[in-house]
Amino acid sequence: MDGKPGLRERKKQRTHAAISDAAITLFLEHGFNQVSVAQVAEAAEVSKRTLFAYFPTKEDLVVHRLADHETELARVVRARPPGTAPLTAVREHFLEGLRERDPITGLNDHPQVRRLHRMILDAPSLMARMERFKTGAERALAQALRETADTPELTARLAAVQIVAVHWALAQDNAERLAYGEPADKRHAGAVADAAHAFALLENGLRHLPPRQ
Amino acid sequence: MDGKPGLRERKKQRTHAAISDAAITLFLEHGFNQVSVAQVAEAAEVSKRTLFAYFPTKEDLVVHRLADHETELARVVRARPPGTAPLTAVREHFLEGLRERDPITGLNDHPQVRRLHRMILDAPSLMARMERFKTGAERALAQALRETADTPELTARLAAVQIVAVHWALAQDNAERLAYGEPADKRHAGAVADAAHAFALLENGLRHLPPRQ
DNA sequence: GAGTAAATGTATACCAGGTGCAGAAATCCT
DNA sequence: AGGATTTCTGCACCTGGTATACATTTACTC
Repeated sequence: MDGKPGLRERKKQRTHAAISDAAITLFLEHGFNQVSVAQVAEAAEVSKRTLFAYFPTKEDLVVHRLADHETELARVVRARPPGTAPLTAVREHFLEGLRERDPITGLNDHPQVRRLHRMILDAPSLMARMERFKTGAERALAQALRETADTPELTARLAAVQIVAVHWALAQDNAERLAYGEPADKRHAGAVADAAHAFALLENGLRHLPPRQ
Repeated sequence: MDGKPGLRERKKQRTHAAISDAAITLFLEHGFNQVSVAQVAEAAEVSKRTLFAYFPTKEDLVVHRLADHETELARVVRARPPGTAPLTAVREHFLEGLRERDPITGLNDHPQVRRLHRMILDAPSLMARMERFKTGAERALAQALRETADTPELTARLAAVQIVAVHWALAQDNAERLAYGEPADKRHAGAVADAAHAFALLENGLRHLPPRQ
């Protein structure tokens, strides 16, 4: 079908990859804030202007790799088998991610991934970018809920923000622990237990939070 | 006790206020992105360097006014009367905020406030700053829950992110509706109903989300 | 009240991220 | 091969933010 992307298209893809690779390499080696976009452009043998034609901001040089995951929860909810509740689908998907050490769960300890996570955790501008990411995930998930669970607008939005917030909190907790040394295999059991607890809380609500005595 | 703040202190406060006022005035008139910090400094009759001594970033010129609210939910939870569940305290506080048209609920339609909200909603960098704000609110609330509800670390964090996310979603929804014209009095009933629904969802959990049929 | 230490403010120059523009170079199409 | 179109580049420029080195003001002490 796409056997002929055309030279122009192929070259664009190669340039895109070259810039991204140069950026990641330099950032991992010297730190995100220590490397300027001019240096990245030079390393990728491209002008600064061209770099910004491919990546709108410096942060995107890092975050574009996660772009697919922005709609991941929405896709999971849409693809759930008949009879399955949205939350069940999300929970199972997350547990599977933990098993497979999917980086999105924070439970991948390959050195590259660990350094990448540490880099993001340490750079405020990258964390800010991740928040925008969360916002996109909320919107996509809300729409999926509306369309596949016959849920009113407000309920869908509220459920979406809760699910995304919890999902992110779990992943971030894992990533933080692994970023500074804890091995994934050692963390796995705890991560599963935490996820089970978190999704139970999400399902059953906060009404059991202890009152002031 | 503090009858003598000292000349230096008073002058600092006046400078702080002068810069903030100049900034808000210019931003509301011409838009956040259309006004440079240099212009703000000039209007406040202060050097650029001094401006940055008072406000670390351009965004802080706007957002510093909300700084107190960052720990508001935490304070509400701490101050709840004995026998009250944390969520109840937060809900009652929010409903009271709606009644009083507290800008933090998004339900204040004074022209100044409305334009301010619209400005924030429209400027991505300001929204990003608000997200950081949310993160701070989450941390503070989690700590309050841990300390006053004898809640384990993880539960406190998860409850906090859910509560803050829902609280923010409600406020933002109100602000968006008012920003472009809907009067607060007209929106009030709907806002109350939405809040009731949202807190019920938070209390009872998402387990009733419809499965795929 | 004069003099001095500490705190604040200023001017200037600078850096980095990001954009606008005019023209060169590569690609595509016939 | 050659013109139309897209992409890349170099350059100048703007803005947010910081470093340095110096001037000014306030507070404190005698």
